[in-house]
Amino acid sequence: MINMSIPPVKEQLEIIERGTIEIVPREELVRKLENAHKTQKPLRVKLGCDPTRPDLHLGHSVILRKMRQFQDLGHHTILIIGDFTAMIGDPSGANKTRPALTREDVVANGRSYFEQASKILDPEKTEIVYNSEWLAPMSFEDVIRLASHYTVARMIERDDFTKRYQNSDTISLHEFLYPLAQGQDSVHLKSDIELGGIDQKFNLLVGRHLQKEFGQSPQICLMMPLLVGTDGTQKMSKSYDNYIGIDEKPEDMYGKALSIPDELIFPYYELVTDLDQGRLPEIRKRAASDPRNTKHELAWTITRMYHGAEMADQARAHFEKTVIQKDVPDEMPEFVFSTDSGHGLLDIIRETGFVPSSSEARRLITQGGITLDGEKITDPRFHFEAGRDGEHILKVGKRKFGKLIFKS
RNA sequence: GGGGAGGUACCGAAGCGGUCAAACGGGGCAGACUGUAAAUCUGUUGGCUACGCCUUCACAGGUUCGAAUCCUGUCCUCCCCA
Repeated sequence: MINMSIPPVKEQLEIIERGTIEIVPREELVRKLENAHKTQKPLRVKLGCDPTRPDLHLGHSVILRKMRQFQDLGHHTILIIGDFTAMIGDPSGANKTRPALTREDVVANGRSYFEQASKILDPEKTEIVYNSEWLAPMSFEDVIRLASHYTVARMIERDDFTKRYQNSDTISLHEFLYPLAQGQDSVHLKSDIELGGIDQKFNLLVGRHLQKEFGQSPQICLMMPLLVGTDGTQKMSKSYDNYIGIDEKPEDMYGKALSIPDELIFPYYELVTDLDQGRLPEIRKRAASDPRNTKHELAWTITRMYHGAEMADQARAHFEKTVIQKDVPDEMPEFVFSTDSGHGLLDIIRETGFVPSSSEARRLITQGGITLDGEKITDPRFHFEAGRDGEHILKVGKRKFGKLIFKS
């Protein structure tokens, strides 16, 4: 809003290239940006999203933030909800056949995705489209035509196809249609730039290829690195349980951010925070010389971006208290029990929902993972007698707390 | 269309008539330790009304005192040939 005009190339590139891993081809991007500045005609920037997984985490934020930067530079951004592809299943990686989503699910997920993405994107400047709009009406003939523009040899060049093929894993024929469908999106939208993770490179290139086939100016493929998850080894993903969700509670966000290995401090600053570009070199140095404080600041910054400064302060205080001082947090969920009858500790733990089964609760007790008012309970048969009112602090594992309230 | 191999817990992978709730590795969880929810070490890892009981080894039947292990059928996957 402050600056509606598209700035000169140099200024644009500086922002666009922050954190990018690859731009194919860069010279063409420069040309497009130059032209956009000259004519003040915004470029069409496309990003596809998968509505089967509506929970966004910092990994997604890397690309969404890139999209946001294009918005701030005055370009036109299009978020594609991949509802059509979602209703059939998922193409890459996962070998699980996902249950076909219903129309309602997809629409609901798409909405939820946009809602979360709006924490990063400027919703006013985001055009939302559903790819079923143009993919669903395609006839079998249209699909055959489309498929004729690509070869099997090139298709199995795709990294995960190659690997799965070598591993003798199943590859369903229809999976070959996904890159084509995604490419068709680019053709339909006449995109100038498509954003994606580096794992999307193949698919983005297919879009570029198809646009050429259809006589369009081919899109620039701009790839971001995959954000490594909190485990420090694999890409951030819900299925590896190494993610930090953008909807997560401030305390969890803070704690999880703090658990990343030191080597990730800088990449996180670069890719997921809004820290001023100019300060990055300084951060890189500090991450090495003073990892502890730099990481705390990172955790604070991330929390602040999604919950505001006040909550970030609270999250920090919470962490200091519970993890460093091993104290009890100020706030915790409360569970009320009637004293009309006695209660076995096992049942109580299970009823808090902190563990999935009473076997698990029993295990925790046996292993010393259960604390009541600061004292370890190791007897699985421990129980609260009837008729005694009172409050107790229950600690389950490392960081789950609950206040047990007994009253008649 | 023909021939061969195979489907085991969260994942990978042993087991091939009882001693199997099922070796081993990874992951998860917990304990100790720590600037950290990292690293490391140790323990643990189907469920329950819990020293016993119940349900699991693709699915459905069958043989047997007894099956993940043998037989029959079904579904699915991979490899070779056409």
